[in-house]
Amino acid sequence: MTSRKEDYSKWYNEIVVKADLAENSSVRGCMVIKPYGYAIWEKMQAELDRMFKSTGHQNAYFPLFVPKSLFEAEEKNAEGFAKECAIVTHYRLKNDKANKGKLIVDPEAKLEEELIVRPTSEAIIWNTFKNWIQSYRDLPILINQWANVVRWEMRTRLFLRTSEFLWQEGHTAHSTEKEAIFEAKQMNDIYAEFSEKYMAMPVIKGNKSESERFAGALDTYCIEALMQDGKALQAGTSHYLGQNFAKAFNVKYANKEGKLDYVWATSWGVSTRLIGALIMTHSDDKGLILPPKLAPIQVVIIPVYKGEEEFKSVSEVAVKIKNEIESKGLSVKFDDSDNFKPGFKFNEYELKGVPIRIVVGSRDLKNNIVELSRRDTLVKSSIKLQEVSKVVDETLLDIQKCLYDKALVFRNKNITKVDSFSEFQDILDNKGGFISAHWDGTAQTEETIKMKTKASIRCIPHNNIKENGVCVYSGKPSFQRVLFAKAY
RNA sequence: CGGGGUGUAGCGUAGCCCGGUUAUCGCGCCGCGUUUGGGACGCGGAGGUCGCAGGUUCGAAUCCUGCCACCCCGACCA
Repeated sequence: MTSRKEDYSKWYNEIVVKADLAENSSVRGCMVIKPYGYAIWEKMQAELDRMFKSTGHQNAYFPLFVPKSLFEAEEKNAEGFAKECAIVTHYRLKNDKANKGKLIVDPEAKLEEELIVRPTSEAIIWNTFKNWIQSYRDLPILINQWANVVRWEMRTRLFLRTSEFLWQEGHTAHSTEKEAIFEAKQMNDIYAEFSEKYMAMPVIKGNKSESERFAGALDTYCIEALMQDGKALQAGTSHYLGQNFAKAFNVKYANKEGKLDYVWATSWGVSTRLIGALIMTHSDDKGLILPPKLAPIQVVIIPVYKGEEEFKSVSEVAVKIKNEIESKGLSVKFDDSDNFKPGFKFNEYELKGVPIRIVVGSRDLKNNIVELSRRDTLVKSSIKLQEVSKVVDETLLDIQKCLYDKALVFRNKNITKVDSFSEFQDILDNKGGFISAHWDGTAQTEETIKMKTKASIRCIPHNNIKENGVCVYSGKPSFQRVLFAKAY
């Protein structure tokens, strides 16, 4: 992967396009997620949804439009998103008399109150929660919604930063502070587990610094991943919102003693950005590499034959293998299309990141074997027919593990401890990755470092060792290291 | 919004500086045939408001003016 390091942006786009995942839409900064890309998202959704439900959450759906008055209720939240909102001001068009065949906005149809297209749903949801909560018996409320949101970013990029994106957002209400903090941490842990177990992407769990915190939150937990070019990517966040939204929307509950108190809140989300993370964590110059647990096609079978006769006998075996593997719950594609030669298909499925390819050919069938090759290492091996199913199982498990291990080694190699600012700049320019350094805890130092180096504090890791030191920039005392990096 | 770049067939492009037959080539697409163990080949065919609007000219993809879109780099961000 080092070969494309300088060219990472192009490399990324090339893979997205060639692997047929997504394309730019005609709407500014939005993307069309193509079927293969969406299939990956569906796999992610299925696993996340299962994890949410197993921790007691339920799915629901709230409106796309947020009346401006609701949106501005929580001041910090509103301020944080104000600069990137799409706003609906009218509800009707009419014919343009001066320009036949064209339409103009009907000035008569101006909305009394503007509607904000949700950049996030805290406001509209808390306005609804207000009506759902009276007593401690109504709590906790544990809601998740799968939705689209719009953030009018200046610069966009497929999957990583599109004007509109798909995500899930969890919103919960609790009767105690302790319970809310537990929930926020729990969900961050679930994101970490999902990243590592399913995406085979190691992440660092931590807290955001105050200035990187979600607008309106008291604390933001996050998972940070490292991409192959040495830049960090925030893969998911979970926020402890305290009573901020409850106060803004006047959501009170009666406790056992009959006393009224504001409820405690969390919100948490991951988005289609995870697809971008998946691409940038594992792919190589031949294309996508998908972890078996998220691959829409886990095994592809490609026939090799000469003439009708051979095609028949080869197909028969291929279908048998397909049925056998499929019966174990794996997704298998037998590509018997005759418009491409095998070589083309090999490249096609490598590009798409299919973990295992099985070649069923007349030559090998004489010896009762097939060729199995794995996408991650590109290693081919001959497998006896009766062992195919077993080997596929083992190989898929091994690929999942190898991908994680490889990414973990890379990630760990790219966390550098640094104790002086010149070293800080040197590592950033020449090595990249995470920099573990002491910081005096002030927003001012954080800001200055960001301005001088473009590196921001990615997180204050949860598993931090407490150690005394001095801030890498200001020289003031510090009791722990934090992680800096250039980020997407 | 600042700085740079690009718009020619579904995709990628040549031509533009120095205006002049029917706008180049590759991929893809359609038809027929031969092929099939790492991106097949032959023959035939279809496909174009040269980003848009003006202007200069006998004549504009080419020169001039304005506009629009997209990409890259900054400020913003999951």
